[in-house]
Amino acid sequence: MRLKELAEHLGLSQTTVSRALNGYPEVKEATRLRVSEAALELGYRPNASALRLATGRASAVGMVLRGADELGPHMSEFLSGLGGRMATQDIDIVVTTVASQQEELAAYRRLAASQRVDAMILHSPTLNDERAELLMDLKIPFVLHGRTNATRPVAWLDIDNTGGLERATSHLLDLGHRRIALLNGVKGRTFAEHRELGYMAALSARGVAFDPALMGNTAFTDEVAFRMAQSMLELRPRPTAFLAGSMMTALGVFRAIRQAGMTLGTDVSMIAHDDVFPYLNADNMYPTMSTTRSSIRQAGSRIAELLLQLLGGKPVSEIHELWPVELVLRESSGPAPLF
Amino acid sequence: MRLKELAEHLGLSQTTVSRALNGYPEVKEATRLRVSEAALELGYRPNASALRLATGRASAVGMVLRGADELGPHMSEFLSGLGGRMATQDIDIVVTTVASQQEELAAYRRLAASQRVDAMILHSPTLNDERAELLMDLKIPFVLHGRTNATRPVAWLDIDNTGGLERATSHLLDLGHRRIALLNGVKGRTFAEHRELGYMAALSARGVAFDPALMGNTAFTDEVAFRMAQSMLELRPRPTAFLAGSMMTALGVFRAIRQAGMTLGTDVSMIAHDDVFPYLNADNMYPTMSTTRSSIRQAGSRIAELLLQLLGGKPVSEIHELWPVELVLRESSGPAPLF
DNA sequence: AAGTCCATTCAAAGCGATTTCAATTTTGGA
DNA sequence: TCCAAAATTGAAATCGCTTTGAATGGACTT
Repeated sequence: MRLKELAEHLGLSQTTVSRALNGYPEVKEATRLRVSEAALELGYRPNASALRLATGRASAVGMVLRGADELGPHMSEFLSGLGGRMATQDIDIVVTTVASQQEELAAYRRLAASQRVDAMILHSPTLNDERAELLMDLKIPFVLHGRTNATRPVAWLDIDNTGGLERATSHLLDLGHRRIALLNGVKGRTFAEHRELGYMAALSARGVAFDPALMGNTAFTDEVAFRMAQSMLELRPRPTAFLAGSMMTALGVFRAIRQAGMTLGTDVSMIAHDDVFPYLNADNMYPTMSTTRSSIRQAGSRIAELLLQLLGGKPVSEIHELWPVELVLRESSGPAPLF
Repeated sequence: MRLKELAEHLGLSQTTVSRALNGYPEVKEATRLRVSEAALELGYRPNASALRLATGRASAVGMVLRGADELGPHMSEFLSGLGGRMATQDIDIVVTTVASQQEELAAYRRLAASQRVDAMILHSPTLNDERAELLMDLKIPFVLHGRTNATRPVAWLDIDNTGGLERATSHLLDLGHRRIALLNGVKGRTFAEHRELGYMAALSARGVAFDPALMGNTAFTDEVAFRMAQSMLELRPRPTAFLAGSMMTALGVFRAIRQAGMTLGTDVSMIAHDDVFPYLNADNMYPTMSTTRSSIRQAGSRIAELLLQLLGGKPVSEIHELWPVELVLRESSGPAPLF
């Protein structure tokens, strides 16, 4: 069903039908009613490509996902938050997957040059993110999930990683822990650097020396976390607490602790960062897991909102949101062992 | 940079430039070279909307993701497999997220009516999938990840869930287990029904009676798996082995076993289905996990291929692939306890 | 009854590509 | 050297929508 056919069917011009459907004021109410009823009945919907060409808007936002290991389970959570909001505006989400950094930059150029999307979402930035600079050069609007030190203003939403880790670390220090291991994300990523800052700040506030052997920078998989925790537990004196960068990491650490014959929550403590996955609940772990918590799905949903504001003309410099990180104490974090 | 500008810049007509770039044979080789060099240099790429309107192809495939719990971590794996292949053909992946079944059907209608995508990917089908029927009614091509009993032929790729579970169950029976619990997916989903078939077949082949108390049909989250396994372990006689529907499920069962003071691999055995997540490795669990294994990422990649074939005109009735499921034995499955 | 104003409606011009059909230039053979 | 055929290029139509600018018709004023 084309606009033309619908117009003919109604004995009206395409102009009037188009206006009626798009809510223009200069169309008689009776006509509008007649038109929208016919459209509904005949199942008419404007052809997306034609509409996009005519309006110059792509009605789509893009997201580039990097190779699997980076992708992880976070993305589907984020996506479902994002998608819910976008759907209401009939805006598509176009996802592109790439294997390398090289490919990723090329993907942005491609998307920009072909005007396939109106805006993009950038995630997992580094401190000086090349992709952000590129997008600014290409003049394609974007919202950053995270933060970066850019030369120009950037729209972003981030969680307070520094604050979260400072509180978590301080809490462990309060419990008497002095050797606290940090299983952090890959070096260079802003969130990892921010977490490190919070960790360091808490340590130095109590005058506890930083031991580089207690810090790891790896991807958030259970496997590498397992190995890293295992080797850290062989240190003497061994760490009495772990700060795990993600729930996957926490699972790995958990296994290492158990394999070492120790008990989580008494022999060793752990606080993990929880992005809130519906299928992996800190409250239902055994023992229940203390976490620094922030819903990545909510972030997705909110970023959709910010994106719409950005497209609506709100200045980039006014789009900044820093979300607090909750510290939720459960059974996995307890007092440091006495000896 | 528009085609028009590029043409003017070159002193050629749009026609010739378009042809040169699209590899038509009737353009002089020297001209083609000149054109493609200029295009590269000036960074010209056809406007996606215009191209789509002109060709009538959307150059996009759609995927509808249902609310979070169904979504899970599987999707990002699948997507990255899919995306890798699609990118090479400059085909976009448009993802839509919906909260309910109702919304989902509406989403398909919307996508179809607005001709936003050339084809769709359908996943997690039920035995008689309403969505598949709808897509056929709408005459929009699709590849099904899984199987369904449709009235008309459907293009699909599925794994041999029945065979996989039959082998896993038989193996546990060989080890002397007689009370084998099955933590299966939601009732009605084809894969869950197929797994049940395999389980039943193996039991009845050995003359072992089926006990409905040992079967659960739930979503694959660690939480519900934990609860279910916990209550099953309170039965007398208790199950001596578990078949877990996913790695998330396995984690929950694992916790329940440990909480009950038992040891996995000796007191209780488990074989889990592994969709192969890079961040959750059966080989690195402790004890290592026996699995029925099939890479969901590879499935995504292959489905992209099938989709391209479908769009290329290959008949639906020739697009069927049933992948075998590997049984990988590790430490979590051992002989049944003697008493 | 004539002239103004609104309220409606419509014809036609884009949007930026592809593609049909026609025009022009080359090439090759007589 | 000339002409038909082949090779190459171009003008214009088309895809399905939005939007500008013009046209129509009735209500209202005077």
